[in-house]
Amino acid sequence: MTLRIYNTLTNQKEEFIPLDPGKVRLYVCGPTVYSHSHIGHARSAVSFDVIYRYLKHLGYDINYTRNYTDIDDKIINRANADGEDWKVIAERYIESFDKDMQGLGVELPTNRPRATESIEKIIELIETLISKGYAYAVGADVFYSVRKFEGYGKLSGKNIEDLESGARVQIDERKEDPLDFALWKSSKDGEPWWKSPWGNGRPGWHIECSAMCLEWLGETIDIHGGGKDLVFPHHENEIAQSEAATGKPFARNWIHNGFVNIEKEKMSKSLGNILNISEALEENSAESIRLFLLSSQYRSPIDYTSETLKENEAKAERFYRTIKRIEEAGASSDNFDAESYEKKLAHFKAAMDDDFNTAAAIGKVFEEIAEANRSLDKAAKKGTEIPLEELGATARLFSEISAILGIFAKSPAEYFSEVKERASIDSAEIEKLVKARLAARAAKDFAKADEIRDQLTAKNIILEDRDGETFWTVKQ
RNA sequence: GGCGGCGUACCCAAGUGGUAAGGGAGCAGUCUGCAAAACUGUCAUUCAGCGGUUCGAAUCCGCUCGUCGCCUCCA
Repeated sequence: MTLRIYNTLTNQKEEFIPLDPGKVRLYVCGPTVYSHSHIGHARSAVSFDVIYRYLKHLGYDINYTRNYTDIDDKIINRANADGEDWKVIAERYIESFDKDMQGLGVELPTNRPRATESIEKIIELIETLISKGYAYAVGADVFYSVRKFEGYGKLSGKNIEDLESGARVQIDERKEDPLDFALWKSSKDGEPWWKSPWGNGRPGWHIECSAMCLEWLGETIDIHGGGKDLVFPHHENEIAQSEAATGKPFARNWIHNGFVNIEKEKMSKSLGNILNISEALEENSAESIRLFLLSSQYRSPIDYTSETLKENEAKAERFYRTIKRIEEAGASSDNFDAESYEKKLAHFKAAMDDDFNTAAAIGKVFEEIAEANRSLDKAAKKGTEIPLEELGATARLFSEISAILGIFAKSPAEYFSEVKERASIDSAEIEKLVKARLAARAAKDFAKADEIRDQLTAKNIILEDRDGETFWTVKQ
């Protein structure tokens, strides 16, 4: 089995071969920290989190670097609007992002550099570009000369003439060509600045990623990723900057994740439908959000609706119910049939090897769920022995998969108690009613028992009687 | 205007040349005091439409229709 990845650079799936055998250098564009992160950031983060985890599972020694862009026009605008220091803004939203990531169960990347920590590298890079003739200074501003770079457009499939004619950019008189973009911006009064050979200023939007890649991962990296919208111009410009400076290929594979729509509409400020991660986490479990994000292939657009999230909560519940059953039957991942486990794992990996097809991989999980329930039903019905080692293989498989997908990692008890917490249920009160109903049932007073159940149903509580006990949970 | 993606059942969604995974919803059954859960059966002779290539196509090619994105800040 070999891993195949869809490469935006070639528009096809390719066998993944890292530059150095056994080692992977992965860079993903992180957030510009000027506001709270939204569900779109969550998709990017979760997609690459799974890619990172899966590459680790495959045994790669992986360096995953994800930056924070903590200096940018948007941050400055926000600071001006709110009358706060730009550093305070950046710091606040870095913290906010980190908290969101923790809430979503996203693992920490190997490195999390900040743009402002790489100013020296940025300046050095710009100097190289100027000396090689790819950039020019106009006063204290420096621009990149797009036409000098031969491969410009190779990532986004655009050609310079089309861009020129369709250009909606306002003409900046200082540019030699309208397509040229800023590497270094001179600072106006009250704006943050760093000393540079061209005067006081700050880096342009694209240069910081080129610099941080170079600084943390080297001249050529294996995978560069980000949201689809970054293909042009951000990543196109990164290629132009990096390859012009080093003369070497910048990234061998480009991975871009698709967008998240909200109720069939694009998230945008004008529509006012931006859904922050923290809001999504208030309404849904992290489990169902991750499951939702991973239930489609990472490149397809997905639609966030309350209904879809509910469906995914139901999926998660089905998973935990089954795991609970498996555990209660006495099976465990410590005692498993190795051959069966390998076979099951191979099915899962075949899906993941095909461009991280988490949707298909999750499909495999639910096939296993049905299989496990079937065998438990069968044993119960016929009074035959429970196939503990076979179920152990399933349990083992699930624990391996949860380490990769970052879902299904809780104990069933934890999961169900979180469901109750989120629904703000007074467990003590429910328990009391459940006990009263059990007593009524024992006394064969079914009218009373049903009356209590109706009461509980009104509170959104579902009861399941088995073996003289009653399991209860909240209706999703 | 230029470039690119997508269109699979009631909904979500895999499948990119060998005869339609999975989940949810619905309906019927088994189980149950009744339920719930679980299981079983049912649920696309067909993959937007029309042509073409092929022994064979949801998968490849062409056209049409629909839809979305990028070209400007954006995950």
